[in-house]
Amino acid sequence: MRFHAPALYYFHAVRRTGSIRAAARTLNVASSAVSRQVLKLEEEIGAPLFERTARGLTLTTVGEMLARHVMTVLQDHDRFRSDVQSLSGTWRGSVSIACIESLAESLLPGLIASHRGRARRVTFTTQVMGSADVLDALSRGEADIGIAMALRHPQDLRQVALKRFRLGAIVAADHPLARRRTVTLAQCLAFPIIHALPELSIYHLLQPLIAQLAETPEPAVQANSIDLMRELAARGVGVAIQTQIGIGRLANSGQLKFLPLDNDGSPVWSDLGVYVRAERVLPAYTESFLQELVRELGDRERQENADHGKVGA
Amino acid sequence: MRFHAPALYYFHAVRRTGSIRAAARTLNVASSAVSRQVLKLEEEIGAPLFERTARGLTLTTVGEMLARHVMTVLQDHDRFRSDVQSLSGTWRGSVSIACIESLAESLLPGLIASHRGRARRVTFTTQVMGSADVLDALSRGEADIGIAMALRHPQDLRQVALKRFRLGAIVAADHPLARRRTVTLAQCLAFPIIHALPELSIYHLLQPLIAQLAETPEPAVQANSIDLMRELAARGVGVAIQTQIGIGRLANSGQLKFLPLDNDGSPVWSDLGVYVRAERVLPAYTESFLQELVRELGDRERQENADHGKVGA
DNA sequence: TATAGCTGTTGCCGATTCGGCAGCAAGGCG
DNA sequence: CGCCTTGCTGCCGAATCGGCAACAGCTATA
Repeated sequence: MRFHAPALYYFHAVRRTGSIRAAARTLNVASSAVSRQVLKLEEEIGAPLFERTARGLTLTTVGEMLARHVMTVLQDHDRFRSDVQSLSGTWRGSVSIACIESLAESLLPGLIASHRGRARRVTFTTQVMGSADVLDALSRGEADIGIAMALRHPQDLRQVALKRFRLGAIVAADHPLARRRTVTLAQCLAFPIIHALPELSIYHLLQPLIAQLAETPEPAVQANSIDLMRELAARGVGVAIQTQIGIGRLANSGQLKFLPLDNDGSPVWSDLGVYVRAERVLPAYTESFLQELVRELGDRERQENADHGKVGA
Repeated sequence: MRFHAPALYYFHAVRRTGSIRAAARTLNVASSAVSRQVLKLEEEIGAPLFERTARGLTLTTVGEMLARHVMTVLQDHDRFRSDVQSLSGTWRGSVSIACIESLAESLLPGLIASHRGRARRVTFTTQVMGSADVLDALSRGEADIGIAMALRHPQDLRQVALKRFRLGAIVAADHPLARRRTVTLAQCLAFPIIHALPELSIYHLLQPLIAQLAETPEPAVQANSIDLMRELAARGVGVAIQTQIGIGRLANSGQLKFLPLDNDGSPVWSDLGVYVRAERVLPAYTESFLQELVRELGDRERQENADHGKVGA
């Protein structure tokens, strides 16, 4: 089923691994074979594809163009293969997801489990990383579906969906703030704050708001893990600020309380985007999961905003 | 620069020509080589790609899937090649256009001439055909840009632009109707009518309107050529109904007059769509021409509608 | 500074593949 | 029936691919 020129697969592997010998290892061929195919490609195209350093190989401008082409070819090849297989009734393939931490705890596990219940032959790979890395992973073809904060919008990606969730304070059930229905940022700052490090997108959403306040108090804890921040809040260390979708089970168990943030009467939104590489048609099984993901995200958005509506009224 | 597997090019040629021997002739190789590559592809995929008849080969369902994949690969390969060449400053390539007859006389010649004045290395291929054939040619990958009546909207095509032009009566300058500023369909039918055959999209736009009228008079001439209909009108044979954009130079020379159609006080629109194959990124030179085309069409649309506005007021 | 380890590249050679030639059987057409 | 076309298949030379081993260049570490 791999009817494309070997040079394509070899080039692709070299680009991913950054080294000819490493690529040869993953391909189970001799490094000389890989070297020769790359050289032949460069001769055919008439320009060097890599810059050779002692450490390995880096793409040139032409190399990046070829990488984009090869990615298009191989991804569409996967789609073709899945189309052929769906003719015989069997879905088989793998979906690779890159997402930010907020979704890894509550939303994705349920979705994947329910999907695998119906399509047993589809395997999943999920990687948690920062928003910027999610978009990079998609561009490099290392993931099929990406979920990230919608801050910037890279040109080579297609935004499949955009959902807004309210930011809010997360406190332990016995915290003084827990009786309130909404909180302002100033009210939160009266207590110890569990602050996100700049690696997390929430930092960039909150920073401008904090900068507007008169005083900028020292945060009690700074962390780069949503998980850790949530657990700290549950143990009464302080107030963490997150989106409700990132809380998950602990919120339902009653240990935690989510209080929508109210900034001078207006909510603070965090935009969550679902991305796919543009110039690509997804395989049927990937498209199917993607639509479930978008629908589920939309349900959560509606549900949470309805909750807050009730609370605010 | 052709670094893809030979089997892809061979399969593509077989699909286009419908025969292995014909494909071999266009490829300048032995027919046995082509036959073997096709057989190898079928073995690799595990399903027949063609149905063998005594007349030649026809695609199976799997074959059509592979054809789509190969088309994506080869078209993106062209784009890659043009991207690399644009690095060294030279634009070289060919743009293939499929359009309906209305545009072949007035709009396209000027556009192509002015574009070639700036980019001498870009060659053009234009084919005139019916609206349905335009869309088919795009789907089959036989054209890069298609211009057709926007009647239906096929799924594998992307509508780049949609412009509306008024239908109107075309009469000789000394025709009794020529003094009017607008005409109704009933007024036209008082004179001999030069009617379009069903092969032309105008037929399908006019037929429902004519059916509403009390009497359906016998047309004086029926034709499937915009050109012929226009020349007949210029010679005073009767009234032809077309879009103004299809008239071209003869209108400016004063021999012909265009009278916007007025159907019970409302204009009759004809929607002109510009199409490209979806799941495709165009080469830079194609994209450049496409944008000029869309801009020019927009200019015409604005200009003509402004004219009619003045006339109608 | 010397050594060990890594990098990509290059002869050499066997295995594989590709492609051309000629001939085969099968089906349409006059 | 003959004639034409179609796709397919042995046969064989040419081209390509890939593995082994050795080489030169660079980096990090002792």
